[in-house]
Amino acid sequence: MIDIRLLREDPERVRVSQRARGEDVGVVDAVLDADARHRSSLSDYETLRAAQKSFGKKVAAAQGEEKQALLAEVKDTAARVKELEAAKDAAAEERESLLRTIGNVIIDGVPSGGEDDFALIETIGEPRDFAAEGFEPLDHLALGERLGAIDMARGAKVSGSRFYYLTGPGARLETALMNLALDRARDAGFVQLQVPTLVTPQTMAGAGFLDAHADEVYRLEADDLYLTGTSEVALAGFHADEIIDLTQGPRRYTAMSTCYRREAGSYGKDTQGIIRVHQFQKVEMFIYARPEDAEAEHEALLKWERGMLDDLGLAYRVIDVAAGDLGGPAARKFDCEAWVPTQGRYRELTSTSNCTTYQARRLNTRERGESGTRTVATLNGTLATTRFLVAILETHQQADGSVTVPEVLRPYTGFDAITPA
RNA sequence: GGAGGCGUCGCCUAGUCUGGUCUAUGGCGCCCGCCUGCUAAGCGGGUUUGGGGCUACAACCCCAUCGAGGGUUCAAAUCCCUCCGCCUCCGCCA
Repeated sequence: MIDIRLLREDPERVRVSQRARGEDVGVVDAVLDADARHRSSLSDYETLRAAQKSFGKKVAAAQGEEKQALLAEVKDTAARVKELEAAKDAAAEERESLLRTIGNVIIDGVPSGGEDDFALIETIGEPRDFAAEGFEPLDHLALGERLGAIDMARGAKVSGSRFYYLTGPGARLETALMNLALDRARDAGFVQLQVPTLVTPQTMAGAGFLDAHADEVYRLEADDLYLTGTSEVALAGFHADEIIDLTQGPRRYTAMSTCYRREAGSYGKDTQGIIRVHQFQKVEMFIYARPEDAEAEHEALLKWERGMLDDLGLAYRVIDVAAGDLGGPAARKFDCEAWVPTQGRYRELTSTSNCTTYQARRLNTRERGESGTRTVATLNGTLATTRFLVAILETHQQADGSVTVPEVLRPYTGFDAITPA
């Protein structure tokens, strides 16, 4: 949720942001209008309520006949107060629901437009030239099956489409990747958490996953809980309704969790292999920072993500995601997309978002400053996910059908290469 | 699953039975000041959070806030209902 004060003081900035996102601009004036009505009704209510309260003291002090007279006099104020309160609450609710539809105000420099309007920041590494090496690369699924690393058929048997087993070296490789990521996060000062992956509707909504992503989410009807699609949800909820101390610097947390996504509306897309699946593992970084430090922290998150991709020997590019593709909470988002040889294109492996104060405002996470409290900024980023295996397997495959394990992973896998069984 | 107990402004705590100067008590901690060669002790003051008014974003005034939400009442921390959380015991299952 954006700050109503920003909207009052500088509505044009919000309009510019809405326009860049391709969202409704008129809602800005609708909020301003609702806000004015809310404040007016609030004032009416408070005035009468104050009168009622002071009258109540007179009643308390009075006795006998005098008391009865006073009671008769205020009889109807109670009803009137209730009416004004209801009107005030209705106005507040209208203002809130309108305000909630507004996405975070984008940061200067974020490109306008939709999915294809991203700005390319940098391309790193050269896609491997298999033609020059004289062999046709196999896709990650073919490789995975030949190497006894991925078993889609049994995944489908047990759980349906878009489920899979990682087997033997495949499972080992994923664990190695996660452990590498967790070690790096620790070295960078992140505190590791093991987090709930089932959360309440309040937490889910607070983190911003019940708006645009609502049908992407698994819901457990019987318990009114949601399965999280990322540990970002639990990490964002960790300090909900708290006032935290950021005077010693940002708070950095990391968590590995299983992530669940319905992938509704993606029929026919990426049906092969483990690119797009209902369940996967992810190591996520999450930062609580002072608003003025947020952009620097965002750069740092991107740097850590790039460090992983660099050391895994992947060719990738970094993009500045366009406004219309940010989702509600993010004010800016950088994606790292790795080259997938058999697809001949870059696919998203990591994503880091600067949510400024948008997410924290909903979750009510504040810090104590010199003049009272204020909402903190939150940021998140991917350090590793199961999808990395796609790029790793394809990029590091050899003519003989084996896959060379990147050096940084070897201490974790315990083997240097995966060879056909 | 069953029975019971508890939730008060950082922490502890009074108040709840018997609704009304509760404008929520006291202690600890913390902050400011006095005193002091320095520290401690002592003394005085301050110390929930959110919102609104007025404004210099001060001071001040007002509203809400006693786990959350409803209700009763002229009036609710206090009475009633629902929900949430924690604790104890019993049962069941790891």
